Amino acid sequence: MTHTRTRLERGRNALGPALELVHTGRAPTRAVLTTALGVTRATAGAVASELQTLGLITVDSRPGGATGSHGRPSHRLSIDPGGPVALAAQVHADGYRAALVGLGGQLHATTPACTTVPADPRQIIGQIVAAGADLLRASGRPCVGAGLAVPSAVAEPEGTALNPLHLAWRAGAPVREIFNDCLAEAGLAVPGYCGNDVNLAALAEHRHGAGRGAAHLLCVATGHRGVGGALVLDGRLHSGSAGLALEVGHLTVDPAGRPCHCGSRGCLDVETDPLALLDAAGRQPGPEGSLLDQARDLLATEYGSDPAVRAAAHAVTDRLGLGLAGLVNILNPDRIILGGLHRWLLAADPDRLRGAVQARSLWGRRSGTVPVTACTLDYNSLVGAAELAWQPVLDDPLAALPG
Amino acid sequence: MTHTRTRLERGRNALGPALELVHTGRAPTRAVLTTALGVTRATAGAVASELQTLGLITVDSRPGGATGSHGRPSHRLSIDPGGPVALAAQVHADGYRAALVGLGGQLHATTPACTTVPADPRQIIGQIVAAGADLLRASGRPCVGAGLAVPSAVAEPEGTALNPLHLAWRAGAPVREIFNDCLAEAGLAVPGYCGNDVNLAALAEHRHGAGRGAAHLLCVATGHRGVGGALVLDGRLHSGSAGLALEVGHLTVDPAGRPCHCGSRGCLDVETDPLALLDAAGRQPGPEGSLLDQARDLLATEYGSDPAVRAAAHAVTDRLGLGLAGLVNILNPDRIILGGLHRWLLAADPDRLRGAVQARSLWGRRSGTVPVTACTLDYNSLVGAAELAWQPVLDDPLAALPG
DNA sequence: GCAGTTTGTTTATTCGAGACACAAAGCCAG
DNA sequence: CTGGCTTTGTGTCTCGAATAAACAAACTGC
Repeated sequence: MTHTRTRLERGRNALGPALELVHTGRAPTRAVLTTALGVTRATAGAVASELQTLGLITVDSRPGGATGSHGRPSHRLSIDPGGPVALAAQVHADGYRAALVGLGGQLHATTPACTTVPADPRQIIGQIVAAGADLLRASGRPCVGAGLAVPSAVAEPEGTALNPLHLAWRAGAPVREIFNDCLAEAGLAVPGYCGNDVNLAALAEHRHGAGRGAAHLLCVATGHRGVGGALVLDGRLHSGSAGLALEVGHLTVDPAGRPCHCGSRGCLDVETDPLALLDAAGRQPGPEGSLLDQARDLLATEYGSDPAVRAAAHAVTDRLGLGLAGLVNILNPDRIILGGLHRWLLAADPDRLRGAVQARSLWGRRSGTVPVTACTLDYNSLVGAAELAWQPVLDDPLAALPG
Repeated sequence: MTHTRTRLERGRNALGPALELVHTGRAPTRAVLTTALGVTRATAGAVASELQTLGLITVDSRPGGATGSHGRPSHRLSIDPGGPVALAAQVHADGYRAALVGLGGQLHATTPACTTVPADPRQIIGQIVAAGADLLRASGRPCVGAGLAVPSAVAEPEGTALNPLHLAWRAGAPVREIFNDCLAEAGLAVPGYCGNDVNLAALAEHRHGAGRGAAHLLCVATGHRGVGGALVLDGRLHSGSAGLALEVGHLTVDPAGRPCHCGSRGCLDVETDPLALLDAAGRQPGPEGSLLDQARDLLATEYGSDPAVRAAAHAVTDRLGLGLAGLVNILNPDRIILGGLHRWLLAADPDRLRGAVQARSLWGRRSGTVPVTACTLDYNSLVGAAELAWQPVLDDPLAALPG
């Protein structure tokens, strides 16, 4: 009895890492997959064909065209454009949105942004899931799971939203449980995961955006109010022992600053969010648009012309730099990505912000400076929510998919 | 030709994890090794006998005596008391010491503490290594490697000491290179590793002391001056992208506090170290003993009797609590261990410090409090330095040992 | 057209671990 | 003290993921 093994039974253990490489765009061909995985060509070939039969990737049979180098041209590995998707959802202070996200972080379909926000979490999450279920039905694709991004710390392992301040939800709302209930009610038999929006944005940026390749990625962003942080260590979200890490909003950045609800004063939260910029520039928040949009517009239109706006931006930038330097001293990241208002402050005066970070971090001068850049991904929280749903597939494709 | 495999060729991949379990005292018998590794009894047995032939552990042939439970009694796995050792060394502000440390963090021999500190790093490290080589010769044991703990941040991958302030070394001294040179000159053909003393203390406490079982262990300690921090994540030291993480000394804990050399004021460094306590109590540092010893003695003898000392301790304790709360908000550890003066402040008034941490950390009340305890290991930096040397053996015993 | 280079596939082999049967060594009930 | 019951330890067969090595394919450049 000979042991002729079919191709499908080989390379099982390398399947997850291989899919992750394709997913993050680091394995365009079988040849680089071979070196990236550190396996033989035989194994890489088996893995690729297995992923193909699972319907996750495609292999160009046409040779790759002008390779520019010697040797047999390699066939291109791409994400199967007709493959399964993850259902991604996001709630924020003034609206929500659902989308379908394929491997590689590609948005396949999104609902229009909705701007009504019911106060009851079960109601709003039910609406999002219903909208997502419509998208799924319309697409006709299989769904691997669902992820939800919320503007709150999410405690693990309970899956509860601890500070959904701007949603008028009660603190401690069991969002993951609610999300899964709603998925079940909508007839979607897929697991649902929840996470903090900034955490998920950082994860998405690490895999598909400005954070690619960073081993210790720090992400700091404002929403409409307050400041959130996230850390991605070696490709995995670091959210502490209970999901509550990177609560960076209460670092002191101005000892004589505004009082903060935490009991201290001059916290990053109240000194560098959109309201802080408007306030420093002597503007009252208007009724039109979110605070973030108002602050962004102020920077875009009057930073060059109004000295008061310029001075306010500089003051807020300096405080942000001080806060980032404090985080650098504690976390020693190799890259920092900014989102929300902070990315516009960086754009307004990159040298000032980078200089402030470098000057106030202990090893800023001695040991090279940390790159500080803006996030680059549209809908990064949505894409990050999808990453949560994709994660089991990335960890073990055979176990996670029915095939 | 039959394929009868000898025992030694099986269980190779589980060898490292198994040794780590025995090393950290979590695998007293083959039976628990089986469940802890998640392998079959056959594999666990093969692994144990392999570790035995490597000379790392011993297996009691006598049955285990009164087991208290049903079934065949299991044989005891212990660390071979005659096995190899690691050479551990520590330099601090007023002295140095060398020791031999076996698996399990057991000190087999130490040199007496030396209190002369040459200003030249090459000279002092040479003296330590020479002393260690004497210990090794006297013991007649094989040596797996050498580790050195220094009171400075150690930049990776260069292995340079960035702020050896209290040693009068120049900043950026290439300590790992010097250490390895000295090892070679002493005829010790083993690799040398260097690390920050608080980092190494945290590692040792995690594996053999008060940090056992913690998944996210935060360690904060004073030496004679300043404050150091360390984080052990899932059993591995987290020292950031360049070894410079957990530089916690410049968190602001008193906006109106003492000026600090970093340019700010009221930093943890200058507000909670031994000098800060002496100062707050209105005492001048005396000529006898280190600052740490003086501050400790002050607490031990006059905390109960002198209201000024008590008030000073409370003030410093409150600031420490504020600093720890800041770290809790960023790192969300599941345990905090204190060393140096901080452990004596904790001992003086545990409730006050724990209450301060809880009150000022964002999720302190809502999501359970973080346990704050004192370190429990003597010579934890030395033991931690040895852990560095043992690490390759723990990762892959067969590759790291000549056998 | 041929040498050289890189990519992909086929076949046989290696080797770590699991399944299973069995043996050993204790407790306990009668 | 003898025979169940339970748990621990060992030997044998088998499985399966990956490697090695040989071969085939497809391109560049002379």
